[in-house]
Amino acid sequence: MALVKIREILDGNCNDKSVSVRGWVYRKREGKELIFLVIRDSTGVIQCTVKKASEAAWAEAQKLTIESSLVLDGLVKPDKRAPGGFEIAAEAVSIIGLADVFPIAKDKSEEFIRDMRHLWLRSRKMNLVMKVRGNVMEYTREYFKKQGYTEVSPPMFISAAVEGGSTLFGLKYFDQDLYLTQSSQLYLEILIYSLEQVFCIAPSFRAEKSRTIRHLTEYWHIEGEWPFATMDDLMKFEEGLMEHVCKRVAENCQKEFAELGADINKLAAVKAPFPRITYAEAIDRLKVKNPALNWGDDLGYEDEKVLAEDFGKPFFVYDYPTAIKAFYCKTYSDRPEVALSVDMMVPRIGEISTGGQREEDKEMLIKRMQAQGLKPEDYEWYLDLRRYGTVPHVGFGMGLERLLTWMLDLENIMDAIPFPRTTRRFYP
RNA sequence: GCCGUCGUGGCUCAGCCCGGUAGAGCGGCUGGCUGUUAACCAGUCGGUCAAAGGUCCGAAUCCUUUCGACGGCGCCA
Repeated sequence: MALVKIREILDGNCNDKSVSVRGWVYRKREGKELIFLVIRDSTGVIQCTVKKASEAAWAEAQKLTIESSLVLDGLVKPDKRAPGGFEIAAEAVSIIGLADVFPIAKDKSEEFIRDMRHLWLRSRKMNLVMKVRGNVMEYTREYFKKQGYTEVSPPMFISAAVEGGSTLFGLKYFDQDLYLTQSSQLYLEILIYSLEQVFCIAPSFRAEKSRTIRHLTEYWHIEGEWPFATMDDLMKFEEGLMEHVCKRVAENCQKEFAELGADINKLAAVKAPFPRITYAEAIDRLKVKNPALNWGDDLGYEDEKVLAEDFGKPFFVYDYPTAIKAFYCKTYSDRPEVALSVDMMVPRIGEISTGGQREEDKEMLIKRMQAQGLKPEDYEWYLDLRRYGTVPHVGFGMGLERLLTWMLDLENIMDAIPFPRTTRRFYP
């Protein structure tokens, strides 16, 4: 009796064989002479039949409730009547853990399944989304590593703000006040002086009271940083990363996309180079519909959406006004009002990544800090990077959950992470 | 922070506009039946209508406040 994963049966590799599956009861339909059990494991679901004639198995199957765990032995046959096309005729059923009445049933609201997240993660939908998520993380690492980047581990506890400071979560660290990081960028900047090309996939925390389908207070941030590079290198890297991840997902996640009803062709169509427009061009385009918009205004979500619908695929907007960008953004020497920064946008979600060239000149950096009301003395270690062998360098950060929300066309970013944290939700 | 929508058995909802003894489906339980596809049929259990206050002879329904959830803006990835 071979122990198999349900996927092996569904792939047609177990026909006319006696197998053993371990899993949980997904559905149960009970009759006088026949019980249908649909069993799930991490790899899929399979229908099993229990006949009254096999008395021991019948007695056990009668006791089973939805989500009870069990081991089931039986003979695999292809069967057109079974969902999935294969079926196990059960010979033995052994209950491992008999479940109480499962609270999640056919009728459920978003609110309810979010309160029941610890149980809802067993659903087909969450199972499939989490598999795609795992693959996207893997393919991201694959691309960085192929390009010679070293994965590094930045800290989550930090002692000073990375950008403004208003959106940082503060916390008590013994007797001191610390913060949770909102980006690992500054720490990656430290590491490039040792490792040159570095990246991380790490949590970032934002205390923004945003109430939208694309915001989390804790999200996973794909960040890269490297020296001796230009804006063109940066955009080429980012579009290369997107193309690689989309291609690999399109190759290996077909079953997941099909069952989720997501359009995998959208990913196959992601090819570098991506369209690039400057911020000034974006303003010109948007002015047609929104005459109130002027150079210097930040692009709102609605504006990004209008642009994104025009392109219908990922694209870049670059050369933003310095005034709306962070202190570390490098500016053009002949146009200090313009920063060497770039955002990647996708339809429906808007920004999924932000990056740019960092200011490598110490005096320029101090001026930018002062202009934004930041105290240079709070950033001594950051200024040291410009004192000891400064180099031109670039970097970017991409929101993993925003990427997934776009890829899978999820209704809400909360479904792109197993345990979403938002302004109002942090349970379980 | 501002704005909007919602809150009725375990779950999903109707009832609210126009006040007059709280309804259905699912789930549970009991029984029946069926190669079923989140089956079907019959019966049954189950609700201080989010909370507090007000108006009224009478409030799930009208008014006020609070709480919670969701979404939009701003901000961001």
